Amino acid sequence: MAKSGTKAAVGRPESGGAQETRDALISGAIGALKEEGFAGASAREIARRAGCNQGLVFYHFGSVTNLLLAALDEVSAVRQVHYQALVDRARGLGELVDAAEEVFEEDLDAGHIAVLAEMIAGASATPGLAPEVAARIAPWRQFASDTLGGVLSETPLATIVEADVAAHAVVALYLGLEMLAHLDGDRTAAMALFARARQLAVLVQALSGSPEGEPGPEEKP
Amino acid sequence: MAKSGTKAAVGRPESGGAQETRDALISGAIGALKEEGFAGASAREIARRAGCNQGLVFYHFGSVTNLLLAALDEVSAVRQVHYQALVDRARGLGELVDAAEEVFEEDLDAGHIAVLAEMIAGASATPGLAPEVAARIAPWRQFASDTLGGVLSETPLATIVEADVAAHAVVALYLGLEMLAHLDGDRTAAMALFARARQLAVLVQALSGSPEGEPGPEEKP
DNA sequence: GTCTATACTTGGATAGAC
DNA sequence: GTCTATCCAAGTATAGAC
Repeated sequence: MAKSGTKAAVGRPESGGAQETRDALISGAIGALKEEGFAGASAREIARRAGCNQGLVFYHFGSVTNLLLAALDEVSAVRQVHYQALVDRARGLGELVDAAEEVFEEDLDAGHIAVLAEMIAGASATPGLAPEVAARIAPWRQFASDTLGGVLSETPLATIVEADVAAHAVVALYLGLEMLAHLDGDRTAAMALFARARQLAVLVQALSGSPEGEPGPEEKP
Repeated sequence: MAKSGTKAAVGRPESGGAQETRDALISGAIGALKEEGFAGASAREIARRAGCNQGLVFYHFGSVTNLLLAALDEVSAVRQVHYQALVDRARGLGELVDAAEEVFEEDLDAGHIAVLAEMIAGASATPGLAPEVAARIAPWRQFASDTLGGVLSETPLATIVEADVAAHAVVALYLGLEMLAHLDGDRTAAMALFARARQLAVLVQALSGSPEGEPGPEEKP
């Protein structure tokens, strides 16, 4: 894009490449947050990755901060759809851990959690950013709470751990695992943890008397 | 300090106020990382908090990055001592959770974990910083692993979860909890989690047949 | 050892040409 | 809608006065 032609390129409607530029900037912002961190996600760095001019950041988004928030929105939307599909397939705690492991690796590769972590860490630096980031994380926490609530109800754990408390822990753990994996460029420790979590999930399911994969009581066939 | 006097103040040895300036800069760096984040922890901001001139950052530490690493060293040293004392007092999993909760609140107030989180997040922005930060976190992971290893050996969990895997999870969780608490300026969710963790710890201890507070088998009286 | 002053660089943001 | 040019603020780092 960008320096493609003097006028609108062939095969492109008169709407212009505005939407494509916006998308490229958002992708650039995600890449910059992932690889350069919040401090390195400048308008110039993002525009360089998007292959366009630095001024377009401000034309399309008004400020760098707004662009970063748009990037967070994009990541949230993509993840929400992806997570829902995976969770819908999972039956029982064990399969849920499997789904979490699968999506965790994808998120790590795509830098999705890195975007989240950098935005949270960077929220301290920019006044007014913290509530904006918090509002965009709220749906994730809700999703985790709903999912865990459904699965925990099949196990004896439901009597001692509320779903929202467990969800908070899961989100925090997810964040922390990403940061550590990102820091030392090595995800084996996180993967070992998922392996053990799966064993524990199976153990809990055995204690609850419900064999893995069997639909729970609240399932409507 | 800083503009105290033209020469060495009374009661101070001929060493001058160099060490005090260094300490003030390190304290300023910790405060800046905690309240302004990595992106906001500039030489000027740190010097302002230390009450001295910006140039002293470079005189004493060579670069802002080096000062931030020194701040991380300071935090690590303080925590290590503090943690060890608390853990030495704790007997069994339940008391260990109590100690963790106690120290977590203190760390939150002092910004100790915030320093860690911001340095990890900021490591992406500065080339070569990541391994330095990782090296400084290694002792903490080792400490967590040793502590958990000692306590887990008294429970049936030891057969399915290795100490270093559990330690990795604990460090990650600790990090994530701090970031979320810092983000929305509210630690109640984290505190609720500690409350539940304590109940789970008691449950596990009951299953292991060792009543809480009783010295384990490996204890030498 | 500390402070002031300053060179240099980078980044946010805007104006105007195309 | 995009690009070039530019202004201004902030940051790193150094030199030299005190």
